[in-house]
Amino acid sequence: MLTPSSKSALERFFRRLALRSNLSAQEQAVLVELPGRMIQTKRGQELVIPGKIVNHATLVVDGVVGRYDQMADGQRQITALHIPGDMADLHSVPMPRPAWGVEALSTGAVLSVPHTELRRLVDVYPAIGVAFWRDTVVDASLLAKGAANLGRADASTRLAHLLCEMGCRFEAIGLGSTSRFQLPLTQSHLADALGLTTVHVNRTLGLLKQRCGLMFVDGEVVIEDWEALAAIASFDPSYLLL
Amino acid sequence: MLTPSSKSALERFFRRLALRSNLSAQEQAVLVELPGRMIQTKRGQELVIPGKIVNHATLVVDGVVGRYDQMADGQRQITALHIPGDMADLHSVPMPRPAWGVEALSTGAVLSVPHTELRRLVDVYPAIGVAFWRDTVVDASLLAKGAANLGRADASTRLAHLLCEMGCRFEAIGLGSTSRFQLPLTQSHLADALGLTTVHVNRTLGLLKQRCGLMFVDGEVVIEDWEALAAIASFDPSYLLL
DNA sequence: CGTTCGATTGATGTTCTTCAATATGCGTGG
DNA sequence: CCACGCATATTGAAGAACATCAATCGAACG
Repeated sequence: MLTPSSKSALERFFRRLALRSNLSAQEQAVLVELPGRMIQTKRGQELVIPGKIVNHATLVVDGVVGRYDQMADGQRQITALHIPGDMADLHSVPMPRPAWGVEALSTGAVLSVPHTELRRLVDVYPAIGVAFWRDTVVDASLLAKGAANLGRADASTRLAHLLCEMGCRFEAIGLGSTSRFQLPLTQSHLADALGLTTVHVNRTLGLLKQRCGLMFVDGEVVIEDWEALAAIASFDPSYLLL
Repeated sequence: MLTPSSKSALERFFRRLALRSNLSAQEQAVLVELPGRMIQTKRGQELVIPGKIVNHATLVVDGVVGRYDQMADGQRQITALHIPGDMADLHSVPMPRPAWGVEALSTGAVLSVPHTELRRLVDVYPAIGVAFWRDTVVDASLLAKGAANLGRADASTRLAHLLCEMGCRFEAIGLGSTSRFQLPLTQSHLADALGLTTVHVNRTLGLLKQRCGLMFVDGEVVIEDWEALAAIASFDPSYLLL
């Protein structure tokens, strides 16, 4: 696969911000001209170590990136999944010592953007600062919905909800559709995102395959009966704040 | 109980922001002079309805306030607990239609601060904008930790962790200590925060009472053996970003 | 004095975990 | 080219943590 240029990656980031914030042509221009270092990723590659100060933010260019929290016994909980155009840890701009980690969950690429440059933009263009803040709020909305599902939904609801969410997010950025998209995760990743074991994820996938024609093969998701999946998930997309 | 003045409530909010952001005397002055409407709360009182546009933010003055997500079947998951000095939904300033709700979990008071005033401060004082953003990042860090516990920790770990967290937060704002503080929640609230049933919360409280001399009576928490509690919780306060 | 809210306890059920084994594809080195 | 290790997926059986259902009890309150 051809690696997208740094600029086209930043254009995707801009389009994500523009989904919820009005930014001027000038602001667009400075955003897409941000400098950054392109990094090819492999599955399992650590991008941010929990508790370590970072001086750059991680823009997903290609593939899927996860934010995770690590328990004392080594178990992981993936708290956020990031797809192309997402800045996985914009949080680190105002708070450079995150308690969580960031890891590549598939092969792909990320653009490492220096905090100094991002802070400069925030200083010069207040609207960009508000757009970044707003992006953090959207992230919090997704975190809260994920927490609610972890606390109160059973395995098939949780899995169905995650698939509905990812479908909507991929469609929103123009990659695939709600019922067909690339999600290069292993069942073990799904387990870590859903607070389940891989065994149970495997069985729950089988269940959803029966109930709504779900196929999850080689990182491609195809959903034959999206309505049925959304019903199982009780999916209401308003929390995506689109 | 005497209701604190609007100004002393805003001073507590300022001190919270000042824990993580450097703000000038000028910025402090305009923050504590924010206008707002003081509201006495009763347990169960709705402050923000999910999905409804709001034009004010909710500063906790006294008592405990919860952010929650409601499932299709009516079950609730409390995603955040807010104590005096917390702005429960600063998020609504850049995103005025939250997907979540806000509810008073005890008698107390909140100050309702108009978005227009908060936005004006953000426009005029960029450092205040960054401080608000940073506050949202801290909120996201707590959300992520909560999600990780919901996904990967058992009942006693989750309950112990919540108590450790609240103790640290109360101590940080000068209300009580880590091992003794007022937490006027019912066991049913704890259940909604921990993703458990009230029955199981009750039994888990009994367990922690045995194992670390925990007392939770009439909304007062007393912990005899804090080290033991923290050990059960695998508590590491770094995610509080203090 | 009845009602409501909250706490508590017991008995039973179920979802999910744990442990274990096997299958399959893929890259890599011999 | 084949052998081997490694990652991923799959399936079965047994066990544990938590939910559900149901009942009681005390305190606060109108």
